[in-house]
Amino acid sequence: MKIGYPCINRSIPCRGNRTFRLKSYSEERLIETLDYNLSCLKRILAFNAAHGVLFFRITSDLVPFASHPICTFCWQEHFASIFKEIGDFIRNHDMRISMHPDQFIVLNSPREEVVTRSIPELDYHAEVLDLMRLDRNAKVQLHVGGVYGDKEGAMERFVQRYGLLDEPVLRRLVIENDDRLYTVADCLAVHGETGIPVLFDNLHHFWNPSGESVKDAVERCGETWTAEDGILMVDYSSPDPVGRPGKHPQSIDIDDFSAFLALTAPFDFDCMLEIKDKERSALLAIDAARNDRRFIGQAAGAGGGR
DNA sequence: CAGTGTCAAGGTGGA
DNA sequence: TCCACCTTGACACTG
Repeated sequence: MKIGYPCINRSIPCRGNRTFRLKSYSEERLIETLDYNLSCLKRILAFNAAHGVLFFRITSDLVPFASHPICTFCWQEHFASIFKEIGDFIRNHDMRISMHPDQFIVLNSPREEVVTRSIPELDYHAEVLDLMRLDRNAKVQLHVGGVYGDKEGAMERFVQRYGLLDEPVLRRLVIENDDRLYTVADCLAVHGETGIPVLFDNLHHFWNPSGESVKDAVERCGETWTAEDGILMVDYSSPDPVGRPGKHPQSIDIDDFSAFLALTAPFDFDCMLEIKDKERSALLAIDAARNDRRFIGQAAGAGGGR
């Protein structure tokens, strides 16, 4: 098991997701920003290596406007060696990487223009991971999409559009159960039609259940991942004791996390903590998991204490 | 320089 | 049909 956190490290005085307004777009601005974001990503990964954090989600904002028509600059070529260097670092430390396009990326929308915008954005995500030369266990996670008053039809549309995606995206795309519309059971059905792996989100499963116990859900989602895909990825979040249901908590509830590990103990998976204080909770969780799980990846590793 | 309105992009559900 | 909400920060304009 590898444990990680998404996108931002609050212990480091930089952000890998700096952006700017479309109105102020210029090639110079893009180069400057991407240069900054990549150097920050390097710092975050170095922090992770030093602290035994072996799972990380790279922000979708790494390359501002990457899939927007305004962006004609070949950043792929310009920054190729830096991407490769980062990829080498990731592989040398046996890290796992994910990315998560945001809510605007919808494959099953009935609006054609939404789909034609979404596909280049998926291409961009796959491209980042390809430029790093990561193998296909580095994933791009997506929700199934909207329902539009006809879930069955909407799922069929997802299946159909999935079949039209280019190979670099197909190698990496996985679907995740969401908190309102598509349950684990729905995602497994889509898997049945497409073979796409299903990423399990525990909190979404809590708010939008389909009958499986957590243990069964983890097992069944885990079975959708092939050896090449790597082991199951899980998004874990504790219920927020203060905020509204579904909101991400400020910090991890270690008792809840330990209970989750106990429930799912027979299965190995990599665990992304969707919690506001990011790396801080990840470090706490890694400590807890070392006690609870003998096979945790970090135990062998890259030296938190050395 | 502080305060604040707004930001490429979608979908849902309530009024 | 319109608007708040999701979730969040931070860009960049205003005074």
